[in-house]
Amino acid sequence: MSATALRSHRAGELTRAHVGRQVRLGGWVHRRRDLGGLVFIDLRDRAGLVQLSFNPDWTPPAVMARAAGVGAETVVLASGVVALRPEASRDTSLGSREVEVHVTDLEVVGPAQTPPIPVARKEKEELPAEELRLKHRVLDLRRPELQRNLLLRHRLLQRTRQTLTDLEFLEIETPILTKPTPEGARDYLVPSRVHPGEFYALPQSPQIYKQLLMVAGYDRYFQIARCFRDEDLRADRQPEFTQIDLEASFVGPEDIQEIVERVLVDLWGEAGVEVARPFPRLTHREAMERYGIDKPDLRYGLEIRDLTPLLGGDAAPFLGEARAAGGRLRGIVVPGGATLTRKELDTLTSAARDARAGGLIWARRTAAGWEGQGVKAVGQRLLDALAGAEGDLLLAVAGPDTVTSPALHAVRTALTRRPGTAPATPHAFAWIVDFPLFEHDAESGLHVPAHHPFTAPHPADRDLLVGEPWRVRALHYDAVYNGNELGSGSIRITDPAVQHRIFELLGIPEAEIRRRFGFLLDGLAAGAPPHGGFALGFDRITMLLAGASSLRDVIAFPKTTAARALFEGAPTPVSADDLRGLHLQPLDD
RNA sequence: GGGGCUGUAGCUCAGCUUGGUUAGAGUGCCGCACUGUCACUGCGGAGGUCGCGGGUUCGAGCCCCGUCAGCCCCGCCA
Repeated sequence: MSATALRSHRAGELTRAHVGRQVRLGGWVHRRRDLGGLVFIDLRDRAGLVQLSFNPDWTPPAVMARAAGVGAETVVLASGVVALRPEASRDTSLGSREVEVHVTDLEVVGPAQTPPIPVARKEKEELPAEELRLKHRVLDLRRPELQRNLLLRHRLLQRTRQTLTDLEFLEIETPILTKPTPEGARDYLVPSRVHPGEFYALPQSPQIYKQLLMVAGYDRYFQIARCFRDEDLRADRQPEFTQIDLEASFVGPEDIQEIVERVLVDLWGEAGVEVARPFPRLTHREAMERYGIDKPDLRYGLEIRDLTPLLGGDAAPFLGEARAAGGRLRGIVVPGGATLTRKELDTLTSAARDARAGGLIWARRTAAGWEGQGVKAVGQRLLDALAGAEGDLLLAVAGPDTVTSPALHAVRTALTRRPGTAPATPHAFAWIVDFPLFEHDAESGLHVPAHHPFTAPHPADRDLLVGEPWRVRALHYDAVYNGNELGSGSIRITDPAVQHRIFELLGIPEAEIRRRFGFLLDGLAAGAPPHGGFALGFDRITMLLAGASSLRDVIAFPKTTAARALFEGAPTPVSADDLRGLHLQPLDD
């Protein structure tokens, strides 16, 4: 398959089986070693490296001279015979392979300037600054590590298509030029030339389109969808990103969860990791209670306990006050944690403080009993009531759940990151279900949708919608892996009246409901099947499976944290003429 | 919008704490030598607006202010 008009094989695919064969290779000069009378070149292509051997015994003088002159990253065509390496230099510990090519002809077809950043790195040589890697992206993309990542990405894409196709999903494309329908994040806007003053928006997700495809009767849809959000970036957030987007009709939450599990199991399988189905399920309330976060890392135990019922009269007064104000005392018992040093405890304390806790209470159980600053704080009675063993460490935080949950999650995370802490299992998937439908927005005092406004309320809670909307659970579910949110989904509202009611609850005026969501409401009124779906963050999944620490390492041409493209140089100013053509004019500052 | 870290040779870094002669190392690059290397080796050489602007000082890579860029985090991201 790799044979073309210009080459017979890829460099990296030659093995012992090719010995004696006449081959023609095309590739990049990875490294050159010139011994005077002999020259060796490591030739690199997508498949890997092979050594080209130039020796007067088989290489004409003119070719010898040419080989001695080629610089790094030059593209050459080399002809010769595959040979076993001399016994002494075969298969050394440095990973040299068994075969090399005895070159009889060498042609430079792509001369290269000396690369500003190295492609071939020495062992343990630091990577160039990320700014330079992004600026000289073609060179960086030549690195075997990035080639591996993008190869894996390709395989994951194909596997996704295969799995969903096998499950009778149809791949249907939705528009990139869409209608601005704010879903929370800021839209990228595209001015219309033919309609002065009007704009398209790039999709934050194909959400409404895929719902309309269900109304249109396509039953099962998926798309590897490019999405756009004009928000500030992080290591795991890019302004344009890819999600595996799917939707199905006549389904309940379990149907979608089973489908998504199949996709995830296959993707992890593609990366060589076996995963068991079904994934454990945890309600949102349980997750918050036991782990303090809605995306718990279940590779570790260290669950949070409510210590409030154990509090005795000998506890410090501030705990009574916290309790009177509606707060609780919650904590984690760390088996064997009594050996933590004072410095480590300080680190945990600052983790809790950074999460806005007043402090961290701690006590360790030694042969002599409990000791530490926490003894006085929580009181001897609580410690007696706490079923503990020698070597235990108690870490606790007091206050309202909005303080103790994030603080204890931070403490738990810090505990798991200590060197030498082994996870109970390397791959922990889970479903978090029964999310609340609304979230309280502290700033406005209003209720805002916890996810998006198309999520169906839990049938059992429907009566609460009018009086106590904040108590309503949603048919919403998240897929979580090792403390990472892989994606989320829900059963959607299909009754246009209910959907309308939700918009009203969110305080959207009638005229705006019509203007922004009229096409959705009309669609639902055309006869909507019950439906629901899911979206998986594909870049993040690839990053996790590639073992990369940044999304930028699994995207061919990523943006910087300031949303710039350093390689091609975007965004860029445009001429006044171009702006006029789009009926735009710059503001004078 | 806010906070932190970084910016010195093509690349990776040292020098900054305590301002003072000509800013160093490794690697890459150039030249010479070298017939089994694989991070080839040996010898020689070139290579610097210390991110940019301003200030303090007799004197600034080093101190101060501002600014730009990259990265990390908070806000934000249904």
